[in-house]
Amino acid sequence: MIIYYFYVKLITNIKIYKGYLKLIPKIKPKSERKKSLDDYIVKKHLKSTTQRDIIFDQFFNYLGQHVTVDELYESVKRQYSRIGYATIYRTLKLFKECGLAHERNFGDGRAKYEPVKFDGEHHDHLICLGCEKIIEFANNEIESCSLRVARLNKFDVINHKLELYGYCDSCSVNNKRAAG
Amino acid sequence: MIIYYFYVKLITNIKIYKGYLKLIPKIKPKSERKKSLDDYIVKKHLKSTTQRDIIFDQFFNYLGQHVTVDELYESVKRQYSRIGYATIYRTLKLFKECGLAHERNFGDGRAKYEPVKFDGEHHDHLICLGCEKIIEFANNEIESCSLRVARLNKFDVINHKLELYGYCDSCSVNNKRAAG
DNA sequence: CTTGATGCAAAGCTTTTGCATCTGC
DNA sequence: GCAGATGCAAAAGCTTTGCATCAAG
Repeated sequence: MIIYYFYVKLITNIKIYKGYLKLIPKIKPKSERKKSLDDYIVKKHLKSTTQRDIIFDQFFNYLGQHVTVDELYESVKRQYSRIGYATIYRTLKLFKECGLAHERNFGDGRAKYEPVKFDGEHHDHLICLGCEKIIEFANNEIESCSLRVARLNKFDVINHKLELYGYCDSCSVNNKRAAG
Repeated sequence: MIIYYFYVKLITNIKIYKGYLKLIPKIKPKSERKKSLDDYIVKKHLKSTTQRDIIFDQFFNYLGQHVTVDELYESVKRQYSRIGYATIYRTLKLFKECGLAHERNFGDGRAKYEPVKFDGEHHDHLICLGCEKIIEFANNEIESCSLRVARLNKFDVINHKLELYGYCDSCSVNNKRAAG
């Protein structure tokens, strides 16, 4: 039992949820992400380059959760000044293809990219209209409602997105102050 | 009681839902929509023009639920050949401002516009990745879950969007045939 | 030495804007 | 006649692409 517990701890986190043990997959370590990319590069007969390594490093190790192309470009430029936008775009496309990154669009016309935390991960977003802060959340109940609605419509759901737009704690306090 | 029933019928539809009477606001009739627009035009010291009338008519009376700017442009052009894209964009912006239309973006880079059915209406979308069909739905449970999540994060939600991407009945049948 | 990757500039797309002209009111 | 509306073309902003050159395997 204890040995099993430690084995499970290796690949997941354990949480008590409504009296049940819930297994939450562990976030991919850096090395595993790099391996995914390298494997994909070999499999598809692509090439490993300095630029790709630097973009990888900046995207997965130094930048935050929701990054614009501009932010990544500026960040990479500090390490490798000859970098071009096209390479950033092409490399992000590569990350998407091998399942390491997701592209998001929150309606301001510029795509945001986020590292995928573990295989098959899904989460949704709270987006602050004041300070543009983005909070991630996951909610099983919403997922199952959605699937039920889909079934009623004979729809085969591949993925979904739920975005809640509003004001975060500090922004709504400021709003009320400004209004009152 | 009967008089009350008829009064309620005037402004809503009545449906039995889990044993309760449920009041569903009536879809705005054409005339009321036109009045909203005209009132807004007067209030804001704007002007009523032929172009606006034709765009209004095409958008609310002849086209479907999810229309691109291109579709609306082509449709209006048949009635008024000198129309320009700028006028379409500016008029749709006007419709949004007076709460008559919503802008949607389902990720293909072109906005889609839909008439608002009644004041404060909200619905979500099932989007078929095969035939691009869009199905609307509303689900109270999802709404309340969302609000609960928001409250947990001390978020003041202004609006939300939920989009389920997948394959509709006929497209998923075709997919399975193609795959098998 | 072959094939893929890169950087640059140009092009693509959707949407917005500046401006001369037109038209409600 | 004045303020707002229109049409056109140009610009803006993000993303993709063509092409000569570079570099990995």
